[in-house]
Amino acid sequence: MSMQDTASSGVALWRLVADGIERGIADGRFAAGDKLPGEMEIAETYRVNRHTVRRALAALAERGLVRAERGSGTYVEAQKLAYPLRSRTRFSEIVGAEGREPHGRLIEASEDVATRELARELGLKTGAPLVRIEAIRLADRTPICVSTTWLSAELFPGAGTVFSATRSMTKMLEHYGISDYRRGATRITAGIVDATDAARLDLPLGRPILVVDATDLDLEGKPLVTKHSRFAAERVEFVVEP
Amino acid sequence: MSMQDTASSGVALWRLVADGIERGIADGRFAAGDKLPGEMEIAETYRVNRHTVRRALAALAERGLVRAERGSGTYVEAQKLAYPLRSRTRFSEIVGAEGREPHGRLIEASEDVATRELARELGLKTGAPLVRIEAIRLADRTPICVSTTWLSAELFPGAGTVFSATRSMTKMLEHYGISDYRRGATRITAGIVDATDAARLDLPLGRPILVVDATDLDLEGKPLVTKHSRFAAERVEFVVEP
DNA sequence: TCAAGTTGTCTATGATAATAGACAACTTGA
DNA sequence: TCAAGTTGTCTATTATCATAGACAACTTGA
Repeated sequence: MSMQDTASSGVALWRLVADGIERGIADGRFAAGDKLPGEMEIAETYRVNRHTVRRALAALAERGLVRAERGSGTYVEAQKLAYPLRSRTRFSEIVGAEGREPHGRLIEASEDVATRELARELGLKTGAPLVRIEAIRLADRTPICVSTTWLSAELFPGAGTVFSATRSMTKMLEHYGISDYRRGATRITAGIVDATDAARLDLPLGRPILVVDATDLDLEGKPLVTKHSRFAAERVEFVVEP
Repeated sequence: MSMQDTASSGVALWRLVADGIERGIADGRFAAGDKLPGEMEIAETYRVNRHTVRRALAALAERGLVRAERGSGTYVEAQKLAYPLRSRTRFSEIVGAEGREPHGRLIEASEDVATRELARELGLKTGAPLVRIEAIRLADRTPICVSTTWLSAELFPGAGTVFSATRSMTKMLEHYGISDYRRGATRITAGIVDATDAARLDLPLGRPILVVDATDLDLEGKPLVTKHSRFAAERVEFVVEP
């Protein structure tokens, strides 16, 4: 196969191969730790020169999805983060439980006013002052999700600054005297990543994302924060437990 | 901008430009008949050489999405097919009503056995022999949808051959003495086109599709065929009428 | 009629993509 | 130990991608 044979699609052959392998990793045909087929074998299945396969594997290795071992083979590095959806879910605990290092980082914090929908979720009046926090969460160095969090600016003054310092939603709430909270209504849908989130999640454009809208409640059931999160679908797996 | 500047994404610059323009057409920023910006202007907005823009426009023109007029400009050709969802819908009639030429083509016909779900839809027993027809439908030369159709192999022996000859689901059913039928349960969802359908629909990978599951019934309400159709979302617009 | 703006076509150059072959360096299992 | 199989690294060739400049052919509106 040559570049002409792709009907001049404008997509490089090595990219097609890389996407194919990545899809295989994403949908589980190649699991974490698995050995990929040899470069020659991949070249044959895609009807491509071995060097083209090497280009594809190099691109995947650069992103940390695979790791090549000379003389042995190329192995899958990536593994999906199992994300249980319990009443009490803490990102740091979930990530830590898998032996990975959780990180949080503030992207942006700003003042906002409640739309009717946000007000209803938070039990506030439409137009009430809110703090909007745009944050990203990572496991080791892999971005897992970006989320937009809204909370009352009157109940949590300067929340953006506090979150920026603590890098944790849980610790930020502790700062305001909230020792514990639990998950309220949660809606899960899917979609395609937009350009902004793609850059933040280090995802190619067009990849599927899991969209989660959730509101966290205090122990009395009063809404604390409402979140709109976008997870890289290929890096996380929601687990619903009874 | 040069190829290196795209961070070696493996996607040609002209393809990015073409996809951008096509998206503009798909989401209505450029309507049918509209004049696109001049090649120089497009080149500036994408920060690309004019020749690269010409390559993109040539690719779009080849697919019939735009038409270049020397000395005047480049105009949008494509228009979305309005697809009314009535009880009695015939692809050929819908396309013909818009002054376009309907076509049907058999991709593949094979024997299959009914899964529990298919059997329920068709009112058959699980494991009953089925004919599976993979077909594509076009308006003029533009692919609109691909659909997988299942029907009883006992009630419609050799259905694949008949469909291949008539190129029409309606005429195929007429061959078995069924003069009329109507649409039964219809479920519409959305998704991302897979590689196989993308090639068949002449769609770039990652584009959204409308997924329609429907069962056609005879006049007594007995199931005849059940279909799983994938429409190119950017070329068709379902219209629900009261 | 004419100037401005449009698309069409040509030549040219450098960088990248894809192929091909050969061999080195290394791992694994017999 | 050794053979087979793996990844790593060279050189080399051809086609495509992207840029650049110039000019022709054509349309439009003043």
